[in-house]
Amino acid sequence: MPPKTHQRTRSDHASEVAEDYVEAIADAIAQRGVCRAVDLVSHFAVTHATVNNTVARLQRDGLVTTLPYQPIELTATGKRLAAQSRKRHAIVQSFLERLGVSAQTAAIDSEGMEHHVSKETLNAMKRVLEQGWPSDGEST
Amino acid sequence: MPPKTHQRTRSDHASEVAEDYVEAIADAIAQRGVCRAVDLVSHFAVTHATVNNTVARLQRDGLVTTLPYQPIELTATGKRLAAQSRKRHAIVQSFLERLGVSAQTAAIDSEGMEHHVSKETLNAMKRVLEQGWPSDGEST
DNA sequence: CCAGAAACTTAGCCCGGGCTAACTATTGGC
DNA sequence: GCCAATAGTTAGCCCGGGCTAAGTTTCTGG
Ligand SMILES: [Mn+2]
Ligand SMILES: [Mn+2]
Ligand SMILES: [Mn+2]
Ligand SMILES: [Mn+2]
Repeated sequence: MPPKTHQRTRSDHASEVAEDYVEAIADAIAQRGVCRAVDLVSHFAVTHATVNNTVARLQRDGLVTTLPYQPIELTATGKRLAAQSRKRHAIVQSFLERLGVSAQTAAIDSEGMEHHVSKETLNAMKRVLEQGWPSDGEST
Repeated sequence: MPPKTHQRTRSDHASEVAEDYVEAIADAIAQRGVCRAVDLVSHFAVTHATVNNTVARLQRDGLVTTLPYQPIELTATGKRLAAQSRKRHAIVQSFLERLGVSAQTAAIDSEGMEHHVSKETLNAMKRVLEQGWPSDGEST
């Protein structure tokens, strides 16, 4: 029972940074029209050098395109991943708020949790948001 | 709003392996009386070399004690962390099941999610397990 | 009792994702 | 139009957490 479990967690982590980056890049483009490295530096609270390395990996993996001193753009694949990640993130975050957790905490916790939420769990959360809590003997 | 958020996720990850290891070590001791490296190898689906490295880090950090070819033992600190981690894990896993997620999926997803669940969120989950869903009345 | 199996160790490698420091390019305010 | 501030790049470092391969120790059952 345990082995597969931990393998899944490790593989979730392998795609985590990519998911958060494309999401942030898409948001920056939506809000400011363009995404510059400096936007990611402040969003993730890492250094310029780190952003550079990471963006290079994303480019290697076909998620973004960028040229020296130019804004960062998303490939079609990158856009798809961004849209998907944003949706999942929003559901997890809203779900936590629905649970009664403060918006602040929901924002923080969902940032990590989102990457470990399977389709099945995501659907369960979506169901709650759309149809309320699972029936479980109401009272009061 | 974003910066702190991602810093928290990164710090969660920094303690994740330690938490999972002490939990697994405590379980092995509870079940087999003793924890050998080979137990961790199969539990985490990693190689013996990896377990060795990791256990050395845990020892460096004061969570376990071990001598060559001897079983792995938990320090007082390690035992405390194990107990705490096991409790948190159980709550997250049970919560997912309560949500209607299959036991299989709950086991997998909770393994990653647990490390990102704050006190506040954990309390919200515990409340559901003990007192049912937040009253929100409306439905159907 | 002892040989082979199982468990463990060690060395050396890899990649991701952080960092600092030093440099270069772009840009915009004067 | 220039120059300082801002943005971006590059080199070189670190650690965590994986791996393989090769050797060593311990245990066990025949
Ligand atoms: Mn996200
Ligand atoms: Mn995230
Ligand atoms: Mn875990
Ligand atoms: Mn995680």
